Amino acid sequence: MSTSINAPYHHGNLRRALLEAALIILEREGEAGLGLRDLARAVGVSAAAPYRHFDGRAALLEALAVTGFQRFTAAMEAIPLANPPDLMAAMGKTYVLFALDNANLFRLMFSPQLKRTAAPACAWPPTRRSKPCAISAVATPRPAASPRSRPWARVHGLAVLLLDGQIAIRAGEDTEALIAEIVRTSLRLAPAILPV
Amino acid sequence: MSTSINAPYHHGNLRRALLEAALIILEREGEAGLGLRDLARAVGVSAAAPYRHFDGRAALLEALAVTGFQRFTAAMEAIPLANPPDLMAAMGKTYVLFALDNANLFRLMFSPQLKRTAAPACAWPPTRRSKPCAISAVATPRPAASPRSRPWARVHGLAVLLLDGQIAIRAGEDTEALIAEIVRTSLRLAPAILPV
DNA sequence: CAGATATGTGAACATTGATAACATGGAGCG
DNA sequence: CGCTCCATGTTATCAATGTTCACATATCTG
Repeated sequence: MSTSINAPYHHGNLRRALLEAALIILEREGEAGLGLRDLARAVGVSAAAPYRHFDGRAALLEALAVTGFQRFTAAMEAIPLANPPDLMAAMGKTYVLFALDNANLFRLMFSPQLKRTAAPACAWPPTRRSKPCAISAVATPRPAASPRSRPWARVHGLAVLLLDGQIAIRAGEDTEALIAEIVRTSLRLAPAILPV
Repeated sequence: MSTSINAPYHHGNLRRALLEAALIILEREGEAGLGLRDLARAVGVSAAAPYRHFDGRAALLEALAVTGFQRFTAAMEAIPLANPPDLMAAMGKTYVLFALDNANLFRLMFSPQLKRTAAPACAWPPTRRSKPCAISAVATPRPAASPRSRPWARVHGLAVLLLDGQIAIRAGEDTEALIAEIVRTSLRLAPAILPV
């Protein structure tokens, strides 16, 4: 367990601690409620300390977004392989659940206020890189024109609709099953998935 | 032209002036770049003046959102009546174009940071109230379950996808025609529109 | 062990949202 | 007309925030 929690440095691995605390605050208070001083206070460190690890608030937010994309990718990679239709459904479900479980982070990941200097770290759209049949790009060319890109666009739209409350989930409902069904319905309307 | 620009009050109709200036700043600088002091300065008034008209920054943002919904509704009402399929397509196109033309305002309208005390003023989903055959609610019950609500959910998702850059529009392209086509394609997949 | 470098601290500064006390000008009434 | 009252706007002020700078301390390298 001596992987990363230990203190290789002076006060501990601050950068990681900051990011973790920031993720919690972000999810609880929203992006506007994430202040650098609060953050420093939460980690038990001086107000100027974060500046040793991030160029400023904007850079901190960008690092958070990168973290988000990493976790997002990890969640995708964790999906067991399957034949394309099932895989697609599973990825869609994972996509939407990730958005719901990390609402503010997800919003941040696609926020226009990001300068995206670390663009390559923000890997989108999702892929299963181990699978040559994986679904590929959507954002780069003009995705609307590419039939095999539409499913992701649709799933993303679905996620945002849920986040925006345009598709409400009644309390006490089986969220996961409901999501799965919505995704399935949504994808059924999509054109067939083309192997790359 | 003496409709509303004139000065019925002391310094002029400040509330309206503030809202108009705020809309411009919001579109140019984004929500984060909209400061009360900048705003006051832009209108040529003291920094404390806006507080006579809005309870604070949050209230100002909420008022902006309400304004957005009003303009949105107005845009919808301006659509000439037609038979349901054509009407639907026209409303979808208007919906998406509104989102693109007022990107930051649109984002604000659906932002989770709004307390929505003025909920009734935030009229969504869009309706053509003069038409009994109009399309009705989506958000209130559980829209995913209601077949006739899905088109709006889909159009909203489309708008957000465009805003988030997941569906890119190449520069110098006929935006309007492209949007119309995307909306048409998207709606064609939707279940038939049911008259209310 | 010594110096260089990375990391954290404390004190500052400008700016912001917000509030309170004061000023002003028009509306309404005698 | 003249007076008061109230909505509106101003100035002064405060606490909090992002940011920077000079300084301190721990870690690493030679």
